[in-house]
Amino acid sequence: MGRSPSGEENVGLKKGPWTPEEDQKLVDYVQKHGHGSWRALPKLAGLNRGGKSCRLRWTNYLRPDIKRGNFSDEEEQVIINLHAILGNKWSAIATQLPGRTDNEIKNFWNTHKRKKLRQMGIDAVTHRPRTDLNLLTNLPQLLAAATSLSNPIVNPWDNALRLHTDATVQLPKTYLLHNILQVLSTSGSAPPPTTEALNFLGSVPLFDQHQFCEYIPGSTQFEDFGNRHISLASNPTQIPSGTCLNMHVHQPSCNVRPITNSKPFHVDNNDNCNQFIAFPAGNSLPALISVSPECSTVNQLMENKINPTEHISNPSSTSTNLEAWEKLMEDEAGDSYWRQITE
DNA sequence: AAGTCCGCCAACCGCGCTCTT
DNA sequence: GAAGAGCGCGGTTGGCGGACT
Repeated sequence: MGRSPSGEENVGLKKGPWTPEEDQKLVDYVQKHGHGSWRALPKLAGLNRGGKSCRLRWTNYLRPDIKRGNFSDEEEQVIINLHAILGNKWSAIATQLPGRTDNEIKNFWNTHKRKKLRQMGIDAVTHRPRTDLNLLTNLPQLLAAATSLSNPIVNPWDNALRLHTDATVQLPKTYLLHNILQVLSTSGSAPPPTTEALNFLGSVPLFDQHQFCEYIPGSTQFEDFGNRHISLASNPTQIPSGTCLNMHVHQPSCNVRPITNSKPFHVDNNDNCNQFIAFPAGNSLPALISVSPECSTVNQLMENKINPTEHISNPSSTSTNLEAWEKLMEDEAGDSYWRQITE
């Protein structure tokens, strides 16, 4: 039954950094024969290493198509956007960055981007705003960071991904503003936010990273920014446009898979509760609806029935809201604007 | 100059899924 | 269908080098 056990074969194998000689042996062998079975490779290639170690060395370092050096701004932006959508799915992210490995991206994220987002007051894990008062001590840096992240994207892959990208690029700024104002409004020592600031806050939707969807009024579907239709399990009899819905979303299997062919979206009522907002279709800006944990109409409606393979139906309609938001943000992108908002 | 701290990154580890028998 | 090997993935570790004291 099964394959032969291999327990003691790992005894005495070398670990740690690879020597140039070992690298050469591995490269020579793979180029000649292909890697075949990684488990059998070390012996055949004359290496005193485990197959796992060989595979890692090859895929992360020796592969000829590996791109080395610093990440470009475009790559950085892609990582940020994809991480907002996919979470810590490093291998999935890596498939969109030719020449980059999951390990490299993971390291990059854990060092550079996590720190940067934290400085902006965004939790790097959840992409949600942090709410601690320490944020206010670094307001100038926060503003600078938020402005720098709102730079236009240079190289969008396609329209569907562009839409995602647009949305996620605006997230830090929106979160930052929310965050600042939330902290201001709940802090006894800080002055209350201005009417203008609160008005602006009221016009900003509470995005969440995995649920960029637009409710199609009168239908049983949501449409995500990749123009994929997401069907509800049963008929949502009355979900008014602009309603903020709370759904329980099982994060590891993301619904929006424009990039990789992975598992379908999975809604899990026992998992974390994520915010969700349904925009009114059309050109008007959505109003902010307060988010409450009790608002869970859709919890009962959605039960693992979302279809990830739906097609694009009307590309222009979904972009409308985003474009409106984009314009709003662009119009207000100057430093003076941010200063005014936070003063 | 020496010691300490900290960030970076290659490599390892453990888990879970897939495949084979 | 069950058992176990193979493999891939994500989290973590540890060594190295530069910055700081």
